[in-house]
Amino acid sequence: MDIAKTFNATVCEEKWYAHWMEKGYFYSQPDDREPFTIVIPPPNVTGVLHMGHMLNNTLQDVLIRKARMQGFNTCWVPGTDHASIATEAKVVKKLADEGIKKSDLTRHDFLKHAWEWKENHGGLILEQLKKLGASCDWNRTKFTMDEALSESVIKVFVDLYNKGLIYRGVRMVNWDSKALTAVSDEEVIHKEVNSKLYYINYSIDGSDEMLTIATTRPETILGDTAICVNPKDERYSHLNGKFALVPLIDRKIPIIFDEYVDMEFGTGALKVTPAHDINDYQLGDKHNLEIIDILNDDGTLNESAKLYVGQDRFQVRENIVTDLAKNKFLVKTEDLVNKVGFSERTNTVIEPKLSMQWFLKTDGLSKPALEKVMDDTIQFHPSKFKNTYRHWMENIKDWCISRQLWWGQQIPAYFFDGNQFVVAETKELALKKAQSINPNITLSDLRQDEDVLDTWFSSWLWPISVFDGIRKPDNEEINYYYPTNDLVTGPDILFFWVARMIMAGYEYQNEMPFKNVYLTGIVRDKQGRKMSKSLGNSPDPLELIEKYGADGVRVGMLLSSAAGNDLLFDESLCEQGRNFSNKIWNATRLVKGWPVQEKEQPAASKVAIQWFEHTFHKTLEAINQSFEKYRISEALMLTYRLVWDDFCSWYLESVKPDYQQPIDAETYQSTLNFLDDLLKLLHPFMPFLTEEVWHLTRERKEDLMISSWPQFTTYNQSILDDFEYASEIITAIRTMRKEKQIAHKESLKLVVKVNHETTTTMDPLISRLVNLSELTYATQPLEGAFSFRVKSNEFFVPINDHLDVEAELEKLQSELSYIRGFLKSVEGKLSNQRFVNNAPENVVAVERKKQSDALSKIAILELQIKSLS
RNA sequence: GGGCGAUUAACUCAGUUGGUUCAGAGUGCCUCCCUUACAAGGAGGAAGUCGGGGGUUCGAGUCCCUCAUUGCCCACCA
Repeated sequence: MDIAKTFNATVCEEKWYAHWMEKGYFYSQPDDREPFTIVIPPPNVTGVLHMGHMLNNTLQDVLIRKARMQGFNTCWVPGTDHASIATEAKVVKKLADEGIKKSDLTRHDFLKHAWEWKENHGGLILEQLKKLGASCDWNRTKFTMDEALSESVIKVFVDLYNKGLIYRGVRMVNWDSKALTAVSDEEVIHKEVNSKLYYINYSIDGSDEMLTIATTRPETILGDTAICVNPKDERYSHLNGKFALVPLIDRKIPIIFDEYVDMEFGTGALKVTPAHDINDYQLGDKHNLEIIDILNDDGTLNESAKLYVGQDRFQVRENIVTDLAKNKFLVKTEDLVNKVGFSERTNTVIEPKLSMQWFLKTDGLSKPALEKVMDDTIQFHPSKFKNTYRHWMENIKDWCISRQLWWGQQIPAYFFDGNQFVVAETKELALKKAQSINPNITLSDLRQDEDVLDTWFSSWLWPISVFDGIRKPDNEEINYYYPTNDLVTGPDILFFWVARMIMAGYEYQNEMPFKNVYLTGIVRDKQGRKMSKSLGNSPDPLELIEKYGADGVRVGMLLSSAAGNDLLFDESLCEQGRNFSNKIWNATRLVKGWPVQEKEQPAASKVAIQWFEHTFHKTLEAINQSFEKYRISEALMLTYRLVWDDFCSWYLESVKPDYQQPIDAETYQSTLNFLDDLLKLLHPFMPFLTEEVWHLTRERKEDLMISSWPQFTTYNQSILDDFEYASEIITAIRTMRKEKQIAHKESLKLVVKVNHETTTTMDPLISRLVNLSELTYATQPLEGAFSFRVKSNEFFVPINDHLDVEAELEKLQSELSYIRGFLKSVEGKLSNQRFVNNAPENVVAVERKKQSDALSKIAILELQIKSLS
């Protein structure tokens, strides 16, 4: 059979994915096996696959494929998130491009457009995941706004409201004036920016005196309702009971005293704008100040501002500074670096704004959620994130869950008689409740709250709601699959999502949502910059897959991404992955190409087989341990070296028959068996290639994907040591051949003088690999030969005219001086009484052994030098 | 401002309870080789005061202190 020289990934990817789908390997339903469940972090329904998803989902697929091979009933639930702000923004933009303004549409019509958009563009990302090889149970694909999931969200809202954990109130919230909605604290990103600090004069009412304040937001002076100074500040004590006038509008505001004010900052005088600053709000609350809200929802100024009405806040900032300067109110400006909050979604500057919102009390919910992570009931990998998590959970604030959007689950609160409201799962139920308050209420009197719920208020239920465990808390599926096993996600959504899922898990299933949380790093470019659309530094994952194959990309992503460490992505990593694919492919070609014959098994093959058997199990043990510790890239690297170095470079080279010669049947079978086991270890990382090769090497009834993970059996370390010894000898001879320019074809003789006990089972292997015609043992050194030493044994290769006596001497001298130096340091330790007395016996014994070894080695070298010179 | 990490070869990173095997891996680099699976390859090689400085200890990448650099999270200083 002719097999292509390089591995063609594309063809085989399509073939096998279709095959696996057809066979239904991805599907899961409860049975008597132990379950292994992963729920996908649902990507934004309108999103496209980026490198972060690639890493994340590769990891999940590795975990799920390995678990499947271990005999678990694996269930990887895929799905998408409705991502209310992001999706609504996209729909608004699309409509705008078509000349339609959102404000001209009814809620109903807008949602029609949104759903249409979702149907057309949604879920593309899931198709892309298939290219990666993700073995999700596609029959279970969920969307956070599916009827069942939305009902779950509403049910939870009503329940929490009834428990008194949800309340409605006017609070200072983070206002996104572009998305026109409140956002939660977690959705505000504080960034350092270069700003200006403006010093502005306020005149004191009834005097010529001026009071100078400093502010970074001069436009808000129009909403000022006080000036505040520190009561200890003697500069201002005479102003007690006085009033100041707001510049330009001459509004009279009190001068108040509060220790909150830092006397050192600016002028020590603070303007107070309770409507637009959280601190000022608290000050206002304390001192009973008037609240003047000067901002419209879209960030323009409203009538209350008196001036600049209708202009944008940043435009007003410029204008007011000009006008203040013109009227001599502006004293000076200073450059200042300060932190400003930006919206995570729209990147617009967040305005603190008073508004009526819905909140969830979180302090009670957070208690078990914190405990179970701290006591490792839920394990974080890496565990360092426990600290971050604890810090957040201990300082958790109430969660603002309402959003002034249309796309999402509408809050099930129904108003009547003005501000009276009831909370119920349906309008009909709400009516009953309302009628118990006012019997005259009819259905048409009820107005549902306009707001929708924060997206995370649906995703926090995800591990439960995908199994319908909210609506039916005791159903077969939730009982079987929950708690899930692993969650793989980025640390950036530790609070948004992970923490809240844990809270919901204990509240609604009385059980953790997952046992392990694997926190991936953030994928950055080679310069360490976060990959982003605006920087254009993110490669297109699908193009990468086309170029390097899905397996190549998977390996590339995993090779250098220890959990929790950021991954500096470089395409060369994928190249390495592709090269590895090709290496395996060619090893297969080699094995497949051998003619097989019943004949005697060469001695070299016999020992090679024995050695590989043992080295395989030693590595398997290490791989299993790495998986248990979620050191996935370590497991991959161990596999990589087992396949490339041990199997290809050593094993195959050892058993490879001479050119066009047949291989004996016994060795051939062993080789195929080894290859089978290696393919199994590789499968979670490289599913496509391995399935292809699996079917190429033998006739199979069973697919690799559903085969069993190799069983670990014990190994004999002394065989591995023996090989180690042999490999040193082989390397020494190879190096010599190279130095002396002796071709591999030219066979050599090797004479061994044993000074140190060793086993010699590897002799046939040595002879085979370095082409020896003779390997003999002697009691005396062979004079006039090239020599080297391994483990104090002496090796001699007669190479006649190739031998350079001077070079030999020099080599021996340098070995000698090295070993003398080594001996000196060992003896230094041993002559230290405190070392001998305090160190454990075995450590001392090791040093003594080093000493005696060094001494005998020195004796050998001295003898040889003498004989040469 | 508070908290948590990181600093080991040119690059990306391992290094678990302080002690054979501890100074490692992969990549890159250098030399030689298109040898009959694979040049997407083979054989060999060089490469590090383990961020600086103290300390504990018979013994320190490993534990403690301190400084420097750097990253992340949280926080209401205008």
